[in-house]
Amino acid sequence: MSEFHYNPHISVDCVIFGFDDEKINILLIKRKQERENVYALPGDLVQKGEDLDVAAARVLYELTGMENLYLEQFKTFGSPDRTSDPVDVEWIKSIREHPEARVITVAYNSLVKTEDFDYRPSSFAEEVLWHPIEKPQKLGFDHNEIANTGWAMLREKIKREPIIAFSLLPEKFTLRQLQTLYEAIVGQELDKRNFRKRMLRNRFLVPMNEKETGVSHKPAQYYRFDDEIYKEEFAKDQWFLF
Amino acid sequence: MSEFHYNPHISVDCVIFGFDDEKINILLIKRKQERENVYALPGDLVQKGEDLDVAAARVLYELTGMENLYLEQFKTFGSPDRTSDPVDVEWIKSIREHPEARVITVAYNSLVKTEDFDYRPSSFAEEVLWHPIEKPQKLGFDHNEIANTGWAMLREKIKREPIIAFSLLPEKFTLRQLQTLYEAIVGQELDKRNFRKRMLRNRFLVPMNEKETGVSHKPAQYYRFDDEIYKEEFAKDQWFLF
DNA sequence: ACAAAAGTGTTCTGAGTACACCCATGT
DNA sequence: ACATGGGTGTACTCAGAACACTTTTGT
Repeated sequence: MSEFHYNPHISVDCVIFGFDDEKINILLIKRKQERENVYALPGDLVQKGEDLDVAAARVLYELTGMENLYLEQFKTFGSPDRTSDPVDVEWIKSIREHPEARVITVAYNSLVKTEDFDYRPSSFAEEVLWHPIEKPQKLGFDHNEIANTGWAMLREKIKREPIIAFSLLPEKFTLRQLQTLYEAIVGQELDKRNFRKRMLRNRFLVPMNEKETGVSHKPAQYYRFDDEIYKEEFAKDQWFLF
Repeated sequence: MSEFHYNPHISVDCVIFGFDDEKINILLIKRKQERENVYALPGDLVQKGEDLDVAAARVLYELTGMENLYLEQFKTFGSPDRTSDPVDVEWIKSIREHPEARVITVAYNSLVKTEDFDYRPSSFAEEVLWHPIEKPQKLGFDHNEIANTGWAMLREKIKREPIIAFSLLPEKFTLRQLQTLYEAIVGQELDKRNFRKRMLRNRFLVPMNEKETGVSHKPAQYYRFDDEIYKEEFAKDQWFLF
């Protein structure tokens, strides 16, 4: 575990939200530590010469095998004492050569399907798990603050860019699936008729020649998400300066 | 100019927009460099043990004497080659002990009145100036990217939090002044009647018992911004997790 | 009297919200 | 036949957008 290739001052942390067709979960790691179980966000030091975005993708790939997912940087946390809790110091000492170094961390978030992951416990994580966001969970370092901020940012963003939601659904999906997803994100129930009316205004939501089968009720229409039409519609508000 | 107290890997850059009662300008520094004039954003390395927000405030204070202004962190830039342009390398060598170090920079933005600043050229800036944002200007490093991102973020934000705008006006102001400000920010003219209708819905905008004097036309009503009422109205959408 | 900016109201359109019943299928 | 979730329409309210004339002051 040489740290020769690492920059000991800069890390990335990933706040990954996973939708399991019902609710939203957050990806956590459980640390290998004797005293007590400590949970934290997946993260690692950035390697020398490694771009920040690349580092975030690497951390996630190492832990879960997932590639090509859209990670958005949302904030950098650099309080000088953010890694000084005794429990955290013990942990850092066990894995790093420069435990005393001040580390600022660049935080990324993303929203994915839980089913696309396979867990890969690694050198720095005894266990990787999905934790439902409704259930409070104390995290190490300042990771509660980071997670909360990441969740707030993601929800703000999804209001403006609904496309994020569609990546969580299968190729073909019903409006009920879409609505369940939205309800999980906004945290409240929505009116069925109004939801459909609003969604079907979007031209990028196109009905397929196919319906549900094998259900003991009226089968639902399948829809697909049209990437091209979406891009046309949202290519508008772009701004440049200089 | 000892760098003993600096962390050579982390810097802050400030994208400060200034309103001069007519248009929006960006605060730039002109570097002391023989060959050509090079413009850049004000920024500096972070000191050891210094919080990021504090560092940004310090940079700005040293350059302009301005204190207590609201700086918002908006993005961190960490491309490994962001400081490798030859012109920039020459500049870095002239002021730093570790010119080869990779530096990631945490960018902050803010919006202020130009008149509240006094310029203070310092060790690392020959000149400090307000540059109108409509006029393109090439900047050093990746500062064009940073400035553009900062401007886009600020405009997004002001849609959601109009309070930012009011800090740019005097204690008492007319609706025409407010409208001019909004027009400068959104970059287009607005309809007078609609603008007034929308603004006057806001309870935090309260008319004073005072009018303009000495103008050769119908004198305008003065308004003031009520902080308390504003807080009440916007204390609503708060979200917590964990 | 005139110039110059302040101030004011109506109409139209489109989005959000509340709300209740019939339809197609499997068992 | 019945249980289950899919699918549909109307009425109300509120916000945004377009648009032209009168009022108050200084000169």
